[in-house]
Amino acid sequence: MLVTAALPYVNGHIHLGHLVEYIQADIWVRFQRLQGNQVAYICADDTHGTATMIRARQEGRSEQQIMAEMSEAHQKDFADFAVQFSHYGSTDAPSNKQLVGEFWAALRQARDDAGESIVAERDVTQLYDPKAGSFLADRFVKGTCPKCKSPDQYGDSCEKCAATFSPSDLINPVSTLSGAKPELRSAKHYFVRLEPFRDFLKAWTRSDNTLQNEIANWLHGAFLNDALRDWDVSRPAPYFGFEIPDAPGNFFYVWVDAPVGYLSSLTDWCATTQQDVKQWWPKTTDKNFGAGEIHHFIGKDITYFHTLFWPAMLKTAGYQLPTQVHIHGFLTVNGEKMSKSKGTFIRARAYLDAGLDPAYLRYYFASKLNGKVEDIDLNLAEFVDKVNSDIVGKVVNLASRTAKFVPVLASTYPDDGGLFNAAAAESDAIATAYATGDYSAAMRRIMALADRANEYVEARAPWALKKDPARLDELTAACTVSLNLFRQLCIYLAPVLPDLAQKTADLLGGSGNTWQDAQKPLTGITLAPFKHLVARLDPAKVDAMVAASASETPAPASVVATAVDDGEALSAEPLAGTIAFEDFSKVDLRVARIIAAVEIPKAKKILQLTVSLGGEDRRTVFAGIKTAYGDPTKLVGRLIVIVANLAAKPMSFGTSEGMAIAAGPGGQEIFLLSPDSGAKPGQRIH
RNA sequence: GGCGAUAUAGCUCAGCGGUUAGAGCGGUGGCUUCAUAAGCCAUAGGUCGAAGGUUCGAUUCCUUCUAUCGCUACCA
Repeated sequence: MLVTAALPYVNGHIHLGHLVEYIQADIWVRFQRLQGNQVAYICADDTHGTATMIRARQEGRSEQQIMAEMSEAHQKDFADFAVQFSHYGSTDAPSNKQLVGEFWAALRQARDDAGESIVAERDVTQLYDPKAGSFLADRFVKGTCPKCKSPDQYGDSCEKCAATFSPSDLINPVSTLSGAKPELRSAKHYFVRLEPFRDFLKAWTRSDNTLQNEIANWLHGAFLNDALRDWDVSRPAPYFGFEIPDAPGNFFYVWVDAPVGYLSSLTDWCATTQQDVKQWWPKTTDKNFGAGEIHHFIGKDITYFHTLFWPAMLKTAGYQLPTQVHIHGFLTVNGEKMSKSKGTFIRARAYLDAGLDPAYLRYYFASKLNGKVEDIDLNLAEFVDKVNSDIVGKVVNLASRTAKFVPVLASTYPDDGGLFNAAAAESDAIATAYATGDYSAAMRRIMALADRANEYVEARAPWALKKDPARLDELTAACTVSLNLFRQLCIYLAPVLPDLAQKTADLLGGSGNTWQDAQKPLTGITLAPFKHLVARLDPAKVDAMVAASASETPAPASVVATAVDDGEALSAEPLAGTIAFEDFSKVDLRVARIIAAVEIPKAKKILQLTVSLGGEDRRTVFAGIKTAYGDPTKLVGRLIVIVANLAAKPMSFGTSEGMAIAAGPGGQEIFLLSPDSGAKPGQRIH
């Protein structure tokens, strides 16, 4: 059984969002192995594409250096989260180049029912950056919207008026790579015609369990209903990737060689371990075709590649198709998209550096994942509560509260009122939950067992038995039962918490390495000295992690993208007449700190601010900024600039004792002025 | 604008065409003190987003609406 996780892109570090997938797949792999299945867990770095090329240029070093550095960082992050790949390769590997060539040759030879070639050639006109010497994807061009004249819009559509257009329609287009003015150039591209595969894909996407229903429905509604468009698989030079063998100067688009990376990484692993790759991923002509299973774990954003293009490629080249594609949603933090400024864009390394145990995150994700394509939320407060309550308070506590009472387990398993057998009987239900990806159901069942075990300990009160030497047998029995119940839980949790399972095996001297071990209690075992198994989660560490993530200075996104200023704002509001300095000096502008910001229910645009000018000087200011600052609590604490000597103005909500200074036309676009850090409330602006 | 999804107790989520809708956490009140301030018992708290429809009966199925989240905008 072969399992892959999506290939992380070489350009960025692993963050908690990535880990949802790698941990999810790792849990599944570990579960399958506990069940006795042989599993290869394969991953690799996705290396090619324009982004890598540009980064290498900007940093003045080779793509190879970047790839080496990032691969090492990625692998270390994964290893530290107990994500254990059989092999971690690279899409830039020679084996991948060879395989991509093989796939390409197959596509070149393939013919549809009408005898037409699957590969088509067409000229594509694109904007070209003469300074950077590169064709520009739509997102690398910015300019003014031809319809509504909004500045700073991307080359494909306008975020303001929602018009869609071609990058060449932009007014004053600018390359975000170099700032140069792009020109139109035409180049030949190669396309894979997908329409001939449509009937095949319609059937395959509906075949049993291959895809979650919601995904299959969506594909059928969104894509497979109409003729499939041709897929542009080539990019003209310069491009970082593999050159197309029979078309010099043209390179394979990154999404051609990325999925092939699954196969090439597997191939490399088989080479180093002296296995036959066909055992894992056979072709139709191999004897064991269809004998093993192939599972891809991916995020919903790359569904098309794995459910349309990739199956078409595999079919054409004669490889076994994926048994199942497991598609998951995205991670939000505290209910919102991960945000760098809020510190919720958390890198895997930042989590570890804060001193947090990977087991916490593995358990939390497991308790949330349910096999659907829904997004899952990492609520940091809940994270702390859940981990401490479930793992430490319920599960590990069972061992903590009984392991020190007895040196040796009873030689025969005592009567426990059927508890152990009841928990053993849960085995299948829990296994089914794991197998179907519904880890949250598995966790719920396991925690319910932990509750019952704690009730048992409470009822037997071993701490009371301990005081009476005559009741030693009872004490031993009670501890034997509770430690066995604990061990069962650890076996059930082993896919999620491999480290705890190992420590428990050490403590109890048992094997505990297969799922079946949960069916049979341990007896007569001499206990190893008890050590804490999992540390309590300290919320301060979570706070530290968020603070550290927030203070990370984001890398400058692009050289000139945001520096393209036009004259729209100025012409919309022409300059006022010239004033004398005396006139200006009448206006007393002061730095003020917002100490409270309150919504006024009746007001659509007004927020009530209480600002401090330092000392005791507090003022109430009504500011028309609600449309842009919807969450007033976020304003509290920040410094702004106010007109401090403006005559008080009575309003229907109260009297405004100053005016907050802000720029922008209104609506969403209101920008409060802030002094640079170091300014103090009360200071005058000169 | 298009597409997908979600909307059930304060929070995170189960559940299901049919007797009084559940769990964990949190709250409250007890108990316990073995344990990493852990555990046990009890208890409060929901007109299952809104409006229609199907049905003997809907939180559960259908339609519409609203809100939220995510993706996407014609090289997916």
